Amino acid sequence: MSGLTIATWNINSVRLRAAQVAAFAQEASPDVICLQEIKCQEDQFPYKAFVEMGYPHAHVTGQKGMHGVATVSRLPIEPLEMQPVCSREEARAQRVRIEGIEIQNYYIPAGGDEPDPETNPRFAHKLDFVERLEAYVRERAKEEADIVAVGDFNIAPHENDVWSHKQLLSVVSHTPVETEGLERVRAAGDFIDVARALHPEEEKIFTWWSYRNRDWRKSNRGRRLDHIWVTPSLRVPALSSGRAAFTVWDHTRDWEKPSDHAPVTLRLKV
Amino acid sequence: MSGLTIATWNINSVRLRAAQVAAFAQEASPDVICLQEIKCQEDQFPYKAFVEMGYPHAHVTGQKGMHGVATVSRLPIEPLEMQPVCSREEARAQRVRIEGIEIQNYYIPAGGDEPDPETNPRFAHKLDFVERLEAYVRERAKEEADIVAVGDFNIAPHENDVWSHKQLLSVVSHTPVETEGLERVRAAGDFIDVARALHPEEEKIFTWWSYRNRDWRKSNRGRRLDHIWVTPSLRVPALSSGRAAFTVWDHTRDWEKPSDHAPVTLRLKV
DNA sequence: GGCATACGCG
DNA sequence: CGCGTATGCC
Repeated sequence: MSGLTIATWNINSVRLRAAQVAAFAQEASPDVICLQEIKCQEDQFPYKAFVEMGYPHAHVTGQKGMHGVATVSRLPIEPLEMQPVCSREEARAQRVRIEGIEIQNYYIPAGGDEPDPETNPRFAHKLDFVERLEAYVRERAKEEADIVAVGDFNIAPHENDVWSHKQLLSVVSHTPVETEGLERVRAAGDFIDVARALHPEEEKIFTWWSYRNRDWRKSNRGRRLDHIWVTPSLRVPALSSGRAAFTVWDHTRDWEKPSDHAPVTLRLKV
Repeated sequence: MSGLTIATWNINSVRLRAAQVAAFAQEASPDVICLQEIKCQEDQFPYKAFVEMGYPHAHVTGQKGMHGVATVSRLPIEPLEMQPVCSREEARAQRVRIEGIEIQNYYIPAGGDEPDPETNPRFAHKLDFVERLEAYVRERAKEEADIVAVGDFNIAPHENDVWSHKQLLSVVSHTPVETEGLERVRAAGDFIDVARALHPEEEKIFTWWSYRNRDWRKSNRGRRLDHIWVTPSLRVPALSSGRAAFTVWDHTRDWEKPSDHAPVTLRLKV
């Protein structure tokens, strides 16, 4: 086969937006879709809708009402055990193997409002999650597996991953303690941040725009919270076809009742 | 002019269904629409939508979240004082004058589950409302005004106003204490029940179907809860054109996210 | 701003 | 079943 396209999308309720996933799948034609914030239990997942749109294989890690991740695929999925990266019992991480490639799907905690782990337990939880993830990634790096790690990381690591670096330095998602923590995770696995490997640091790239900005495109106060990382072993398949390999499908943000996140895709040449 | 068409519709949230009212108005072309269960305060009423669909005149009696009645009109409205028919401070009744005809718009309490005023305060409130309405109607009858009284009365008075007379005799909306009370109201004003003046007692007529029956038309477990009454002075304008004067627009129940009530119209020849 | 939850009500 | 209400979370 000529390629494998992997999408990641924080869908903010998969039951409400299965039809939007179908519309996106129709145009982007991903082989694998990693979803975050499915906001349902396994038995509430709209499997039928995914079968109908061409994704008969699914691995769903859900819980009641909040969080939840799922990976759906055209090709058979081998579900893999996930280490307890999350200290709370929350459905935030899963991994599968498809066509010999390991795909890790993460929904890192948002972290609440105040960027102070002493006063804000959610921020403490976020930092803890990132630290555990670093340890996990470091341990796994010994295997030298082909890994694509994707998801809503809820951290915008670089200056041009937010609409205003200065104004967001003390805003959760872009504080130094978060961006440095995420960089340690990346370095622990020697991961390539595909978006930044293909686009210069000076170029603004966003994948999320708050619901609270009513003209999201005009004000463009976005952040790059959704990421696709690959292990060095996948450098050539991921990067050799150039910028066309990586796409943020931001027009979905104009749809009726959209998710606040846009889907992101990587075309792997394999 | 050749006629005045008056509609009544329990809309079950006017903010959610302003577009459905527009679609109904387009086909039924009523001059006046009396709404019940608007479920909003006056300042939340979608006046603009009604102006755009040709009803620039409105009299809104609302409250937060529940109940609420409104009358909208193509022709100028003269709001009239409403006596305190409701012992609680609930937005359940209003009256207006349009083209010299008084229009009374009622939302009689539903009455809860148990048809026992001793144990169920909502049923007691319903009976109290009906009793007060009887007194009001009797008092007003002396004036011999031209009155059209409409609304969701939450009572199905006759055997063929419910899908099963026997099975509903002890179900709130069709118990003898309710149907007899409503009959006393009607008699107090010498009102003509237009639906039954035009259709024989043997014919089933329904205006409401529970949301809980998923195939409402097939099971057809309806009730006639919505009524149009006229004073004897309006007998000829109301009845002389025959059955075409009165319509239950039950196809609205097939629309997406419908109200559980269908709109009902009376064409007055004036 | 929008999506879950649970509740009261019809 | 499907409206409102409220609260939590992102």
